[in-house]
Amino acid sequence: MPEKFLKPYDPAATESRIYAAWEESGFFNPDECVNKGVTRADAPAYSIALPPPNVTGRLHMGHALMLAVEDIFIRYKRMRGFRTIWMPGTDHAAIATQSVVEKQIKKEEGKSRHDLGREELLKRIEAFAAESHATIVYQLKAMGASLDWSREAFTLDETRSRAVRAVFKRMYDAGLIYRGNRIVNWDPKGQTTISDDEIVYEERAAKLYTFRYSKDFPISIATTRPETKVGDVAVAVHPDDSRYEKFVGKEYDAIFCDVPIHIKIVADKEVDPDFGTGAVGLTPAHSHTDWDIADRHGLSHEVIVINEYARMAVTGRLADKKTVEAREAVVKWLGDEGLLEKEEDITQNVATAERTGGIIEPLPKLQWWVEVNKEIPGRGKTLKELMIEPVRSGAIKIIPDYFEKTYFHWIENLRDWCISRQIWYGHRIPVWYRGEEITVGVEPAEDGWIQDEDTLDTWFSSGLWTFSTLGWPDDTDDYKNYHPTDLLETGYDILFFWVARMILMTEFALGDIPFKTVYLHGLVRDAGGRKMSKSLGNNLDPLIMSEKFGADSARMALVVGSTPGTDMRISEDKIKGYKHFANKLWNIARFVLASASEQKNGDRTWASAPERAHFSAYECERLDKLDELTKEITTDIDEFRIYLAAEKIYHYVWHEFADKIIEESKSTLSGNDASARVSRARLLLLILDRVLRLLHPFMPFVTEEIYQSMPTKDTEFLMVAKWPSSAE
RNA sequence: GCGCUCUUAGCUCAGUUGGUUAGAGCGUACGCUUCACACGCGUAAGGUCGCAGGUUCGAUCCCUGCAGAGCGCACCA
Repeated sequence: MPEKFLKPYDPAATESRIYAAWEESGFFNPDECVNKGVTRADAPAYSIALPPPNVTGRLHMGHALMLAVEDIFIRYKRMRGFRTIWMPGTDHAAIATQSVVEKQIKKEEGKSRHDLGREELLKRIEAFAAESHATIVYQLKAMGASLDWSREAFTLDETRSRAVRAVFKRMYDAGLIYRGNRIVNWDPKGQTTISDDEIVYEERAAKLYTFRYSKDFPISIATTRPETKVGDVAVAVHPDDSRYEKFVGKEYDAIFCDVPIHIKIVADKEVDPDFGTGAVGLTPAHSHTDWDIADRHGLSHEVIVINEYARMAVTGRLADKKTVEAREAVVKWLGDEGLLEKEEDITQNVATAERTGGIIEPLPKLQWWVEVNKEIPGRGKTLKELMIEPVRSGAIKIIPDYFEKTYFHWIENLRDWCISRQIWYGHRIPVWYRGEEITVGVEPAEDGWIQDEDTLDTWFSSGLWTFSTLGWPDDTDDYKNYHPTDLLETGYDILFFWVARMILMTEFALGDIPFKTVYLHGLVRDAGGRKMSKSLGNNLDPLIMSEKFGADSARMALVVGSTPGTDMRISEDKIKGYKHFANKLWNIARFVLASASEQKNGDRTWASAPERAHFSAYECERLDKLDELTKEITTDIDEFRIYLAAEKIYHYVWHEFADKIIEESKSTLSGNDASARVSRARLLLLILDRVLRLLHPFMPFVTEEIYQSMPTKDTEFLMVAKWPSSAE
C-alpha cells in the first residue's frame, strides 16, 4: 500500500497535480482518445458546448453548478466509450463588459468613454477581457472540468465573427433583418438601446396625477409622468365609454406648460375605462403602448420631447430639465393654473436596464431589428414558428418539462428583436453605407463606404454558439461530427435570453436543432435562501471553496439532491460534509488496499475479475446487490437524474460498503481460513474498483488518485476507464 | 390580467410512471481515543407528507377546490 494513504486525504495537494496529468494525457480531446486507442473511431459522438462565461470577472457558484453537471455527463459518456467533446469558450458579453470597464475608468480616472474614444476604450476593454479570461480558465480547470482546450472559442474571435457576419447577411437577404425607426428601450445611463429581455421591472412608489391640459379642455386625464404630456398628440378613450362618446373625433389646441399642443380625441379598445379617469393622454414617442395606439389612428410619432440624456427637448420653462425635475415643474404649474384635480399614491413597475440600472426612457430611434412574425421566403414559416416547432415535436426536450409551457408562453408574447446597440465593444454591424447605397455582410473594396457605427446585441453571437464553436460557416469535420449537440445545460433564468435565441438562430441558419436536450438547473442561493450577490456579501467563491474542501466536495454539494429547475441552497457546512466523504473513501481505500496486499500471496492475476464460483454465497450476494446499484445509477444518469445517482453512490459507499461489508469482513480477514481471506480481500477490491468508476464523474479527483494505486487498474487513467456494466 | 412552480422530520431537500414499518444530509441528545477513518463509530428522539373533498381495494404521489410562499410574461396611461 502506498504511503500516501497513511495521511488523511489532501485535496489541495492532489487536485492540481491530477488535472495537469489529465491535460498532459490529451484525453480531453476525442481525437486523442481515438489515436491512443481508448475510444473506437466509429464510436457514437456526444457533445456539449459550454455556456460561455462572460469575461466580466470571476466565476460564481452558479457556474460551479453548471460545470459540475456538464462534467458529470461528459465523464460518464467518455467512460461509456463515446467520442466525447466538451467545447470551452468565453463570451465577450458586450454591454456587461463595457459597462464594467467604463465604471472602472470613471472611478479611477474620472473619464468617460467619449474622453477616450472608440479605439482606446476598446483597447482597455480587451485588456480587461484578457485578464478575466485567464482567471476564468484557471477556475474552470480548478473545478475539474474535462474541457477540450484545443477547441477553445471566444464569441468575438475571428471564426465566430465570420459566423456572425454570415448569419446576419442571410437574415438580411431573407428580409428578416430590417432597419426601422421605431420606439426602442433607451437606457440613458448606458447610452444604448436594449432588448425587451434586458429590462428588469422594479416596483416603486409613484404618484398618479389627475388634471386637464387647459381650463376649456373637456376631459381629465391621469398620468404618473406629467412631464411627458408636453408630447401628447391625442387622448384615447374606450369606444363604449358613454361619458366621452360625444368628444371622439374632436380636436383641441392648448398651451401646456409653455408648449403648444394639439390634441385629438380617439376611441381605442386598449383603454381601460376603469383606470384613472378612463381617458389616456397619448405620447406616441415616449410610450410603447401609445406608439401602437397612435399607429392605429394615423397619429404622428414625431413629437419628441425627451432626448437621449433623459432631458426635456422643449422650449419654455421645462427646457433641458431632467425628467424628474420637469415632473415637479409641471405639477407646480398645474397647481398654479388650477388644473390639477387629484394626486394619489400608487405603486408602479419602473422599467430599468438590467446591466446599468438606468431607468428606461422609450424613444423613437433608427435601429436594426429581427422580424419574428414574417414568413421566411422558401420556408413558409415565421421565426416564431421555427422556435416553437422543435420543442412541440419533441426534437428538443426541455428538463424539467414544465418549462416547455413557460417557453411557449414567452414566444407567444414575443415582439421584434432589436439587435443594434450603441456601444463599442462587440460585433460591429456588418453593414456599409455610401450615400443611398447599402452593402451587407462583407466590406466593399472601393472607397467611400462607411460602416454602421453600432454593434450587435451580444445574444446574436451567442445564439450561434453550438455551431460557431465547431467552425461553421466552414465545412468542418467537427461540425459534421458533433452537431447538433447532445446537451445544453444552463440556468432557467436564461431560457429566453439564450436558449430561445439559439433555437431561433440554428433553425434559421441550418434548418436544424442546436441540441437535443436542454437541462435547466436552478439558481444557487445562500444558506438563508437569498440570491448570492456582491452587495449582500454572501457570495461563496467556488475557487476558495475548492481550495478549502476540494473541488470534488463542492461538486457533490452542488449536485446531490438538487433537482433541475429548482433553486438550491449551498453553505460551507454542506461542502464540508462531502470533504468528509472524500476522506471516508480515502480510508476505505487504505483499508482495502492494506487487506489486499496482505492476502496477495504473489499471485499476479488475482486482482482481475474472478468467476462468481470463487466467491462464497455471502460474497455473491454482495456482488449481486452491487450489480443492481450499477444498473440503477446508469439508468438514473441516462435519464438525467444525476441528483439521485450521486446520492445513491454516496449512500452505498458509506452505509453499505464501509458500515456493513467492510465491518462484516473484519473477522474473516483476520481469521484462520486462508482461502476465505483471499476471497474476501478480492471482493473488497472489486467493490472498491466498481465504486471508483461509478463515482468518478461526480468526484473525479479523489477517485482518480485512488485508482492510480489500484491493482485492478486497466487503463492509464480512470477518466478513460470503462464504465461498469452489471452484465459482466 | 395570462401562465408556471412549491407546501414532506428543528433546518435544507429527495421520494424514479399509486402498493407492505415515508428517506437523506445537517442539526439535536447520550455513549465511545474499538488495531481503515474523531474528516470517525454506536444508540436515540423527531413527520396525522398545507387544508377540505373526490377517484381507487389502496394516495405523499392522480383529479377538484381552498389557503400560504415563490417565479415568469404582459400591463401599469
